[in-house]
Amino acid sequence: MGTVSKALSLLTYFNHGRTGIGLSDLTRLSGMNKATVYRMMSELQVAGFVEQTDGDRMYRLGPQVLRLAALREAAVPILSVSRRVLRDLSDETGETTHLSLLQGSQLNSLSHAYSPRHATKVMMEDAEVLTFHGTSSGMAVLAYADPGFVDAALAQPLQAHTSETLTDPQEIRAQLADVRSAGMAQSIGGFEADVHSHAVPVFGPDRQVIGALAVAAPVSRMTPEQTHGIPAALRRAGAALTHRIGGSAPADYPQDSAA
Amino acid sequence: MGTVSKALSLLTYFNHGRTGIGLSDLTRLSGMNKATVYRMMSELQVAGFVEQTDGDRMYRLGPQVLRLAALREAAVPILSVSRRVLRDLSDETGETTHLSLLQGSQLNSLSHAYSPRHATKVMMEDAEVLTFHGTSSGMAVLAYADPGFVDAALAQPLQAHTSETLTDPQEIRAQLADVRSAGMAQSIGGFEADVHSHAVPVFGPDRQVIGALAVAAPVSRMTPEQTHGIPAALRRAGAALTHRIGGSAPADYPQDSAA
DNA sequence: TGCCGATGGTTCATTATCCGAACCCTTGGT
DNA sequence: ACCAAGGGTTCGGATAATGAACCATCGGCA
Repeated sequence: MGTVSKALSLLTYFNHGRTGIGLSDLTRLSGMNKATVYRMMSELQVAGFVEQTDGDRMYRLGPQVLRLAALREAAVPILSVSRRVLRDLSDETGETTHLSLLQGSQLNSLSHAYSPRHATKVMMEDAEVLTFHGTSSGMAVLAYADPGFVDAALAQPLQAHTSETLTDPQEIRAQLADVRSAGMAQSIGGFEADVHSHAVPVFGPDRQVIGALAVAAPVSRMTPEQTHGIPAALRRAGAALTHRIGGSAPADYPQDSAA
Repeated sequence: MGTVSKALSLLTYFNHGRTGIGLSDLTRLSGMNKATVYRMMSELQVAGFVEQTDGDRMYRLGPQVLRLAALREAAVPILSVSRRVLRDLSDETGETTHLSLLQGSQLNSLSHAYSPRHATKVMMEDAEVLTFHGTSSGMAVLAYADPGFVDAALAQPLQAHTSETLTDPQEIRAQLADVRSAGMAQSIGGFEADVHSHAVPVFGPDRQVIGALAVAAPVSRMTPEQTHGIPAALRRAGAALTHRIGGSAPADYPQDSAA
C-alpha cells in the first residue's frame, strides 16, 4: 500500500461516535507507528483535511472536506437530487426514508428524510456505516454487486445486530437470490428490533449498483395496506433516482412493467 | 513537501469551473511527472476521493468526500468554530463582536464575545432577530444574497429603530451597492443610537452568504485609529471564519490583496 | 489507407522519501 | 517524588516514490 493510501486510511477512523481522535488512539487504531501517524496527520493538517483542537490535541476533520463536498455536488448532484426523491417518498409513505452509497468497499448512509405524519418514526443518522448482511440496503446492494465483491463482504466476520440477523453466508446467499428475483430487499428486525425496512438498489451510468434507497418503518405500522404500498412507492422512487442521476438498471433487473 | 501533500494538492485544481480534469491536464497544472500524477490519482481513486468517468477518462471528486463532510458538520457545529474567531477579534479590536446566521428567511444573532479592555461596551444578546435594513450585519448579508431574497426582505414593512435608520427601499438598494464594492457594511446609530458597527458577510461552501460577522463599538470610541483598524481586523476575521467552516467567497467579493 | 499528435497508461533502475525504535518533554494523578 | 500516558522529535536503514522512456489507443486528416 502506498503512503497516500495509508494517510487517507487514517480518515476512515472518524465516525459519529469518534469525531475527535488523539495521536495515541489513532496509532492504536491503525496499527501504524506513532511517528508515521504523526507525520501523516501533520500533512493532512496542512492540507486542511484535519485540524487539531486547541485544548486537548485531538484531531478532527477539517474545513477542506466541506469545500470538496460542495464541488462534488456541483459535479455530480446525487445528494441534492436525492433530497427531493427522499422527501417525496417520505411524504407518500409516511415513513422515514434514506439513501446510502457505496464508498469503496463500505456502504454509508448519506441522506435521509422524515415524515411528519406519525409521532413515532425511525431515526437516522448520516455518514454511518451500514453492514451488508444486516440491513435491507446492504442486501439490495450485494444482490447486484460483483461476485468478487460479495465474496469479500461475506468473508469478513458477520456480526449479529439482533437475534433476527442472518450471519450464515449460505443463508445470506440464498436470500440474495430472492432479492434479485424481487428487485427489492426486505429486513424485519434485522438491524434494529421493531424496524421493518425495504430497500431497492440504485444504479450508476455503467449499470453498476452504487447504493440503495430504503424505507424504514416501525414493525407495528406495517399494515397489509402499507406492506403493499411501500414496495410500490419505493420501486417507483428508486427508478426515478437512478434515472435522474443518469444511471440505468442492468438488463436483468425486474423492471416496473408500468413504467 | 511530502508525498501525501503532493497528492492532496492535486485536489486543489478542482473548482466550480473545472469539475473534471484529465490526466494530461492535471500533469500540466501541477507540474509533476505524469507517472507520479497517475499513481497518486489511482490511490486517491481507491480511497474514493476521486473517480473516473467511463467515457472520457476525466477525474472528478469522489463520493468519499461527502461522508467526510457530513462528519465534519456533525463534529464542528459552526458555532464552536466561530467562538474562537469572535474571541480573537474582540481581543484585537477591544470591542464587542458577534456572529449572526441566516436561518430560513431571518437573521439571528447566535454568538458573541466581549472585550475586557473598556468599562463601557455594547451589550449583545444571542438568538435575537436582526433586521436586514437596520443593522450592518443585515446589510452585509443582503448585499450578497439572491436578488429574490432581497426583494422579499425589502417588501416587508421596514421599521425605523432610530432616526438614522434607512427605511426607503431605494436608498437601501443604493447602499447595498456601496457595501458590495467595499465588501463591508457599516451602520452609525442605525440600530441603536450611539453604536457604530461594521459587518462582513460569511460564506458557505457553495459560495452563498450564510451570515455575518460584526464589530460593534460606542460611537464615542471611534477614533481615526479605530476607524482604520477595525475594518482591517474584521476583514481578516471574516475571511478566516469563512475559510474555517469550509466556505469560499464568491468571485466578485473584494479580496484582501495582502492575503 | 497511413500518418500525425494527443491522450491514458506502464516499466524499471535510481534515489529521494518514508519508516520506526528509541528518545525527550509535559501533564495529571497519587 | 514518582509514575504512566500523551504529544512530539530524531536519525540511520529500508522502502516506496520518482521520471525518462515506452506502449497502446484514439480521432482527425489528407
